[in-house]
Amino acid sequence: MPEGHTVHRLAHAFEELFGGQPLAVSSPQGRFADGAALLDGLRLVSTEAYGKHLFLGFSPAPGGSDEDLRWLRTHLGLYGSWTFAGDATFSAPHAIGAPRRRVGEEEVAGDGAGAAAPAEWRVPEPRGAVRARLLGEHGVADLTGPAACEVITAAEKVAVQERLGPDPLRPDGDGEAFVRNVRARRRAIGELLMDQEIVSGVGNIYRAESLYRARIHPRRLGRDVPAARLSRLWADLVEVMADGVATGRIVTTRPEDRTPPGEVRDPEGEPVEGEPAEGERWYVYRRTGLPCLVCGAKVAEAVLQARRLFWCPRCQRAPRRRV
DNA sequence: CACTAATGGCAAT
DNA sequence: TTGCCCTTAGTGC
Repeated sequence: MPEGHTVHRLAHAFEELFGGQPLAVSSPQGRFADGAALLDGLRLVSTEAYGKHLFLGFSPAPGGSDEDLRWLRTHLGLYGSWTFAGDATFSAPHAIGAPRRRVGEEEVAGDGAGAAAPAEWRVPEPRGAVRARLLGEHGVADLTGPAACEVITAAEKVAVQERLGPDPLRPDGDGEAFVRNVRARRRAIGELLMDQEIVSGVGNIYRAESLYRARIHPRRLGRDVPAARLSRLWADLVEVMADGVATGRIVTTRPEDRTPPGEVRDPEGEPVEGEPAEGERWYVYRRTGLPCLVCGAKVAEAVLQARRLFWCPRCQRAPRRRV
């Protein structure tokens, strides 16, 4: 998916584009018709990301308390996506969510060419299976392929959040709780990082890459990883995921491990500015069999909990005890 | 046209 | 551990 950084970007985007506005809410596909009817015409007053869940708060009456808000909870799952369109005042990326155009591209930037003057903009027809459509004065957001899309109460929202582990991207993200959560289990750290009750927002790329950066073998048991190393792992997640929020892309390699800027070439041999060379964005994710960017050993791959797991067998020393 | 993979998560076994 | 759900884009016949 769309890992946590994507969802935090979405929360910011909805705040900027629709915050404070009454929205027309519909379900062109029909599967969210009942929920859409509960929200249609209400004002969007709050946006919040927690792990991979996006919460949009709608006020049923002016001046109502937070307890009265109706919350739209969406979860993009493996391939959900939000697509935006609007007039010239509406400056969102075209789409935020699962990669569609090619592997590794998770956002499609608006090119500005389609931006019309406010008076000229026409609401586009929904494309594909649009579960939910939010329409404001200057733009529209369409949701396709979500794993979850439902209207819940404030109490239900609290219940969802209480089941989630600390989120490295939230100010209330509690690194010490993360360390305690991991060290309380004898499951592999590579499994624990994907468990949203242990830490929320980490997905398959951040799992593999943060373990590489911390030089921890993914099969080492949580309780066997020293607390100090877990604290550093948490701090690194905060850093690398915040970069994902800022840029909209996951880049985990350090500059010193990449081809120097100025020497990067595209496939035609032309110099490329400001982008990591192809294949140097990540240390191990989807680099099976390729040489480690640091030590040259072949990157290994295994399947763990039905997801592909990648690591460097030399930089990430094998644990004494395997799972 | 069939088949697959994709940065998830859940329930049933 | 398997299977199923959400949807799209790419591949290959």
